Amino acid sequence: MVQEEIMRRGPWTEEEDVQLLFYVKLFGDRRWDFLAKVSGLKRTGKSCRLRWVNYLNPDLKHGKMTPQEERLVLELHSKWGNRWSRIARKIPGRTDNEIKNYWRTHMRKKAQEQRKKSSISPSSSSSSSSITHEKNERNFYDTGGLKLLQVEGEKKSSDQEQDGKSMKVYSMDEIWKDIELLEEKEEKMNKPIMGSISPLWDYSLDSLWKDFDWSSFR
DNA sequence: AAGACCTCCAACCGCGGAACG
DNA sequence: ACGTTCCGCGGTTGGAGGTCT
Repeated sequence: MVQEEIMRRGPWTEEEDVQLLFYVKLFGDRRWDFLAKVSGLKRTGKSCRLRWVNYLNPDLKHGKMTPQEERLVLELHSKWGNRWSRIARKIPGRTDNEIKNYWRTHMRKKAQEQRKKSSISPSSSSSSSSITHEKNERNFYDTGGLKLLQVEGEKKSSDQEQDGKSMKVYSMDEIWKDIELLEEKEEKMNKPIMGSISPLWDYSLDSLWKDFDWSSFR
């Protein structure tokens, strides 16, 4: 199409954010191509959706992952593999992108640690561990493939077997309890749920949140 | 102090599937 | 039934900021 050559890319400006928020409020968070057009933003619908889903959506937490969330990510990843959106749905306020990023850096660290360990104690590299060589870093990161096949369809028994083998730390119940407790605590302390967020929110957008009637969505 | 290296995260890309006409 | 459009997902990239040497 003719428009493509003038489409903006790269980081979003404050003005664009405000504009997008306004039009999402107006038309809802669907029909992104339409939204992109009517808003006058020189962005693709895809880009608008991404910005909304990963940053502007008021339901998002923007702070660091809590230890409870980290544990939950580990737990769910051991179940489902790289099904980020699925995992994200179980962790309120977190996006698939965020979890994916977290996992990537987290597992890279682990892979490095493992590599160090294995180079210190070269115990005839017990074949199945896919961690020892540089090339295998991806394999380590990209876990879950096999498990995923097994788990597809929510087979509880095999899940538990797998978890027990690999990294069983906390039961899901414990994790959920932890999260609930934490949230309760936060509420009591009157801490904002959206912990540390960009200064951008402090002014222009802040007033938008207040003025917007989010309940009108859906 | 400054350059190299690392970490984190926002954003993009390509693809597959669902929805629609 | 089929082609087109839209949406959502997973993988990847690039840059900013922090840390190390």
